[in-house]
Amino acid sequence: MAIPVYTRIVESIKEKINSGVLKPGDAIDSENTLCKEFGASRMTVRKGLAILARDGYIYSIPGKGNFVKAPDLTKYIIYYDEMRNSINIVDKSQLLEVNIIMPDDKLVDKLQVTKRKNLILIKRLFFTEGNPVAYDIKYLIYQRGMPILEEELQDATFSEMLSKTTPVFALKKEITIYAQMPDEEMKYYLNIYDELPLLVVEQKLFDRENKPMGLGITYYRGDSIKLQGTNQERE
Amino acid sequence: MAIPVYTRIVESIKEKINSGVLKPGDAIDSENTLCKEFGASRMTVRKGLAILARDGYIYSIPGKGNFVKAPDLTKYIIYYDEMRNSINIVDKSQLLEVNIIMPDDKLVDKLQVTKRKNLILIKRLFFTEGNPVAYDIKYLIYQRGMPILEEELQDATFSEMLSKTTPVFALKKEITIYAQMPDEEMKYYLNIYDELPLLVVEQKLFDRENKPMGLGITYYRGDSIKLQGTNQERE
DNA sequence: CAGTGGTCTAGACCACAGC
DNA sequence: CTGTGGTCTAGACCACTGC
Repeated sequence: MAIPVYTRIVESIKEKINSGVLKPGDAIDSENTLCKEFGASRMTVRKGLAILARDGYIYSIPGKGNFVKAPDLTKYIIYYDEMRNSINIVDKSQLLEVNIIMPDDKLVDKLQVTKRKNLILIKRLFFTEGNPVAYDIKYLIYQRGMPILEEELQDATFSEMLSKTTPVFALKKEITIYAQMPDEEMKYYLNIYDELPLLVVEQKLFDRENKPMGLGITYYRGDSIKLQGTNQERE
Repeated sequence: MAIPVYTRIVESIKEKINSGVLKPGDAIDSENTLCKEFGASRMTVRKGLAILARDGYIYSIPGKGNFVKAPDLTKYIIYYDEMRNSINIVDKSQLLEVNIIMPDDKLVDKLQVTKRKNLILIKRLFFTEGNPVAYDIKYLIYQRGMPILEEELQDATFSEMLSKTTPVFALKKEITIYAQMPDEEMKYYLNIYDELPLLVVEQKLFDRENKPMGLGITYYRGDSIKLQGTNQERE
């Protein structure tokens, strides 16, 4: 039983799809037919089909059958962390400012809070081998138990700051990526003397009720970051 | 049977994880215990656990048990297509050049081909409401059946160009995102007169044997693109 | 109506953990 | 050795589809 029956079923159907014998929209053999083909029980056949469905190869219509799915050619998975990207690792982090502020109009809009709600502002500078590579700003909506100690904040990623107070599973996260020219403050902090753009990555985190918990904006020197992704899961 | 038993099992365990009763590393009740708790058969319990595993909530160690998994806080899913992004949709595309070329050193390296292999070069300009928003270059390793008709190339996305000759499921894709200043050619094509950076998106596609099939580089005006992603699947 | 997929059961044997 | 998860069976009933 080195190779389970359902794996053989999965491989057999995957091969038909990858080689083009079965095209998107085509029907798969019915479950009963597959039972006979592979000499397996229906539950075993269904386990194989469940795996194919999970991997995006097929979908089923009750009462009709299982069909080959057109893959989503636009889907990519990227693993992003402020401190690590494919050409750079942050090895030092400097806390520039920690403060309690009132949100301006832009923040009121982005974080869906009232103007009177207090926010924690955290400004940091990231370094690699002694050179500044990114300027990082976080706005956190204050909650009890939130870390406000400098030692805790200095080297934490956005998720780490918030996972202290919220069960991590409850988080919904959004990321936005764009390019921008640095203003004078950025140029100063990031040692930019000539024409060099910034790659900006915004992260927004939400709680279980889908209310924003915080906003993080990281401004990278254009020559210090490349984000990478693939259509495949890691591992 | 409006709500299947396995769904109740899934919701029950999810709730324990999201509320913090169960933390990463904690053991779940054993399958036999869950059978008794929910008055269900083992196959039904296992179906629930399979769903939790698929969604990244738990993992299992044979002979030991099922355990709560620490979620991957760095994982994001982005849906990218040269023609569409969250602030812009390309409504017109102009073919600048289609040619057969020999790869230079950079392309030999990126596409892992020999210097003597012919490549198809496609240069296009993307427009939104009459204004140029992106400059797009594709390098395809020639294969029989590949589209070389202008009508076919003008409005096709990278995946569409290649899916004509390769079963789409076989594709592995990589994406790389970075910021860059425009050179004179880019400034000319994209109507850039002042300091405006480019957001560059490179796509590389691979065949079933993991050999590169093509490289696409899209240079967007910095004010015409934002890429967005979340930690959640679409739909 | 017959055929399809969706749910579910009550068993079984196996390999592996840990005592 | 007992308990765990991993695989598998041979049935069952249901809701839905299409003729």
